[in-house]
Amino acid sequence: MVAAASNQGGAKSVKGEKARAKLKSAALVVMEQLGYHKMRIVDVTREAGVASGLFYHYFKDLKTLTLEVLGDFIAHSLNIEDIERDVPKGDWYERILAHNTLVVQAYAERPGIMRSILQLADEDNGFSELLRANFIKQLGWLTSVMPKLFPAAGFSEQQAMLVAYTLAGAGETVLRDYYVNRESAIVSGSLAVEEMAELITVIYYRGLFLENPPAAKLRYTKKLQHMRMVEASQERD
Amino acid sequence: MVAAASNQGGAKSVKGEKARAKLKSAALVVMEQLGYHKMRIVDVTREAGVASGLFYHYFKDLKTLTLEVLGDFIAHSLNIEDIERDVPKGDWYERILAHNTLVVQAYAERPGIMRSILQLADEDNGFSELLRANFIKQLGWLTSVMPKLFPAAGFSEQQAMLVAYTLAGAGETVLRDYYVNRESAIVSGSLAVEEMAELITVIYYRGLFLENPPAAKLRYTKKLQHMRMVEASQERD
DNA sequence: CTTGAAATTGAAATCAAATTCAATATTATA
DNA sequence: TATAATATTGAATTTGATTTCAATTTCAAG
Repeated sequence: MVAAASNQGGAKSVKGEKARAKLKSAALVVMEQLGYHKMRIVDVTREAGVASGLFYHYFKDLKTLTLEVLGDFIAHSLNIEDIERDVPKGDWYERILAHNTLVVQAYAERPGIMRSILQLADEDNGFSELLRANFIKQLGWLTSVMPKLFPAAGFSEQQAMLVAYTLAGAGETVLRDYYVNRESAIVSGSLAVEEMAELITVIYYRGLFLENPPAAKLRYTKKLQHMRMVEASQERD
Repeated sequence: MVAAASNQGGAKSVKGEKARAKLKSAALVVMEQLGYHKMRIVDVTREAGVASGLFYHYFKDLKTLTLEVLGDFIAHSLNIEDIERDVPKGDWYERILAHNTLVVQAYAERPGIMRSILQLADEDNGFSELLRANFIKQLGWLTSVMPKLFPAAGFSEQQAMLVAYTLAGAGETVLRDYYVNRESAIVSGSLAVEEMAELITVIYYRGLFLENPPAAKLRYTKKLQHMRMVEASQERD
């Protein structure tokens, strides 16, 4: 869904291609450190070890470069299709987990890039639409089966989408505050990627199916199985 | 938690106070339209109908002004305490709903301001911390009762916080994409504030208690009661 | 080795926005 | 009404970055 650019921009020789690529990976480094908003053209050229004027030989402006760099990143790091094929058909838990693992991994490994993605999405409409289209595509498997999965509910495609969107949003906030902002109230010792992914998946699964995932699947979050209203002492009405 | 500013900055007379206030409300108007990042000093002074130089009589820079304006907004529009007192003690559903209604209302009425809040939080650490502190405070009622609510789980305060954080994050994404980005895949006809709040609350409640909210409470989302694994035809393991 | 296309340099020009400030206007008070 | 404090103006300046470009270097092909 994102252009992987092989002979884009101004490069007209092997040397040129290399320089262009060097600028792109320099931008990735700078963005990880500073984020998209604080990044300047000189930061990129300095990191790449070239003169500032060279930038314009290969890119129109910072936004163009960023769009390409982050597009590549998303295509490589958030490509759900690589993972989908390994998931047994009908195993909802594993499927949701696979999706979440991918995202958690990206946040854990490149918090600055994930932050930059959010920054760019806020500022550029095309990129924002691309991201959401990606998100919606990932939700597609769920929204298309939901009407069949819960026939008694009588969901329209639209309604299913809204519910799936809400469920899938859980996680986003905690990921941002855990990995990007390192909020001390939640960053305890440290959580492995698998633990975080499992946590988010369990919450998602409970919201979707009103049931815990199969106990055998859980490695870190067995405690959550005890979260039930029955055990709470609330007065029913 | 946010300064409500009565005699801040340069104002030294009633006239001055008025001019200062005029700049602040002009900033709110501009931010609703353009967002924080695109806002310029001249935009604010033009909207306020004053010369650009006057800005510096009252504020150090745009960020200072914005911090104050958005701080006020949060204090007025997202002040959970006003609502908390009306909620019967022990009625979890109503309590969660009250929290969510507040946020949904803010997004529905001032999408541009909510967007600006996210922008400023990304850029200013102090503001980001303030927001998160607010969020955590709102989660406090839940995290403090969770260990007692689910004694079998044996949650530490820290673990409870992580779970609550994840649950509470559901909603954020859908709200942003519904009200700020108006994503066509989810913006159908139009959803009333109460409907959106109820949807988010139901998902939250299900994730937390593994049970639907009392049916009598639900006005728009009865369909969701039929989302259950039992009705799905999955092979168990 | 020569040649021309492409790459590279970095200083100078440009640009958009922030910031200053001397001049002027307003207002409350004596 | 005079005065002093405060508010207000907007043109001039400063700032911090982007953008251009003439000169130079590199390198592959002949």
